[in-house]
Amino acid sequence: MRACVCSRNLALLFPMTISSQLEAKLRAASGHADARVQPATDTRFGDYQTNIAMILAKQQRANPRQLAQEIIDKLDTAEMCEPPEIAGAGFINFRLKPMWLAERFAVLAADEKLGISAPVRPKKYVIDFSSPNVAKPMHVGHIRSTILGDALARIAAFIGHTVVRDNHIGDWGTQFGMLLHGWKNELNHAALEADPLGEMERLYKLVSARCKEDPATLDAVHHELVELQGGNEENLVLWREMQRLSQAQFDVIYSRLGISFDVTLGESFYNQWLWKVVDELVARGIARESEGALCVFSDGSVPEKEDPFLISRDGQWVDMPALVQKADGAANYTTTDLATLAYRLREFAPDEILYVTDGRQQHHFRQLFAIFRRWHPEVSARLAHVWFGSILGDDGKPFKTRSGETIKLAGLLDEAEERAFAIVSEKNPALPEAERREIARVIGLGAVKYADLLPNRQSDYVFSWDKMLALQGNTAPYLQNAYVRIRSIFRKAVEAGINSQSSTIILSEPAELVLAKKLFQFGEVLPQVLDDCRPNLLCNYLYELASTFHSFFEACHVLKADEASRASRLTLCEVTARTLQRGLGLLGIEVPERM
RNA sequence: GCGCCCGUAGCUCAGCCGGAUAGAGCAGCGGUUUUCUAAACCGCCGGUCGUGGGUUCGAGUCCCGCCGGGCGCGCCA
Repeated sequence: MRACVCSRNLALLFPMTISSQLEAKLRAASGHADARVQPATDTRFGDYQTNIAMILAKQQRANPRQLAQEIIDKLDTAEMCEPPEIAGAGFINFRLKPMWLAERFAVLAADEKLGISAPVRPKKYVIDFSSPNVAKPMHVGHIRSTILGDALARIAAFIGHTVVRDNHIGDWGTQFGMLLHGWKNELNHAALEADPLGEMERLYKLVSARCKEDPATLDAVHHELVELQGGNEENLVLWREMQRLSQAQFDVIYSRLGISFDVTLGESFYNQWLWKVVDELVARGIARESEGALCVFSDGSVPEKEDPFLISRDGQWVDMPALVQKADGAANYTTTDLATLAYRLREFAPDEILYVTDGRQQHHFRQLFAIFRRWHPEVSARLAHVWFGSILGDDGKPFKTRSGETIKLAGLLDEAEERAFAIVSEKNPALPEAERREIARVIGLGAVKYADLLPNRQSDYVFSWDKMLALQGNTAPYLQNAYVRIRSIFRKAVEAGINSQSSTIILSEPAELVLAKKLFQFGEVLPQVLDDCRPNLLCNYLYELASTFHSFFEACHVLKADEASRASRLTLCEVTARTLQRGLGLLGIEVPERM
């Protein structure tokens, strides 16, 4: 506990990342509030750079290099940097002093948060992610929302925000007419026992196909739905059974993925407020009748091009309303989402709500947010649709099995572990099978998650087993291996009776210096990841860190170095291991001790 | 038709408030191990950033046109 207090005190003395320290000094010297310092694009230029002189020069119509010189003259960076240099059109380059870095590294090493200082104003986030549907197996379509949402939740919490993880289950809707009809007439009890979601999916497909050719089935299906919505006890019992069975299967998957939720509520939970939402929207003139339905139309408050309630047809802007009540009197998902939004604001009072869903729902969320702003103009919470692209097969089309079926998540995870097991067994056949299984689990799941988080989330990406499990390149196993190599050093150190780490850090070798600098950047990257909801930035950082470590590992032998150097390098290794473990942990990825 | 997204090396992709000689992995070629896990490291090869204009001291990035692809567009969620 004493160490903890100590690190807090040190953190108070040195509360900021290197870039923000430089920014503070630059603000003082330039008088410019948004002075930004970035890691150098090329290490030949130095460690950090700023283009503030060029920005100011443009505003003031001044000579940028001259302005840069004036800023440098006022800069007080002698303690941390070599004298700053002006380069190119007016860049100011900073090169950190190794001695200063070495002293400061002790602070980083003592910091449990690895350089992350608490936010000035902690926020409360509600993150809506995963959202599977009752009676349908989770498939690849759920993977990005689940993994991305989980990573964002972990990152926000680590930075020091409060997070509510909210799983909005699809448990209500027209599909239950089909499911009830199928359950009552076609249920295979043995199959249900063996694979509940598989059997329910079979029923759904069977009835769905039959509906298309048989009007009598369609009528029967509709009747079941009306009965359910009207509170028919038999249908409600069956519906609850479907929920129960589905949730049990979801829980298996979430447990495997190491993902938990604070709130799991179905769409049906919000049914109690739907009428109220519709009434209020009508009473306030936000929604009105059109073609038998209740709709929200444009209020003309934004330019036509940006208006989510308008669409251009043949050069004319025409209405593109959002329905909040269908002509048959039923509410739809916009209504449910509005009720859900209101509930979350009442219940959690968040500063931000993030909806992690695929990009095809962009228009829906633009309408949803616009309606909500009109309905509750007093609410200031930020609403964000964190959308993502599709997973494609190697043919460039949506990822499916060869026969055109959607790929189920459970099977996908099985295959990841199997493939990883084959590789582990080949590389390390001497390990006991149980340990190889456990390593394969960590590597296989890590590979799937990492492959999903690595691309820019808005890009579609091509799913490839070979790429994600590859042992070289920007993959989870590559990062895990860097961690494993460090653990191996420490095992060997213990065997040799060496346990001395040191707070006196020596950065004399280039590889030591580069590694230390990279470790300082963790605290700079993480806030940016959350601001833009882009975990791929963290992936890239961790890849660079692992790569930097591997180079260090080749260049600087740890255990054979002299005592002072060895102690220093052990500390570098320890902080690297902790940063890799923490960074991967924030992505929901575990690390093995050996592999 | 309109809107959103995309087009960067042979392949898969980074590059997001414009900034220095456009980066990485894979593939290909050549090296490194009696020493901490070679699942590693080091080096080489490889790009008119779809295309034509414009703005700017400076454009892969911003604006406009065109070509090509994906997705969406009133009672599914």
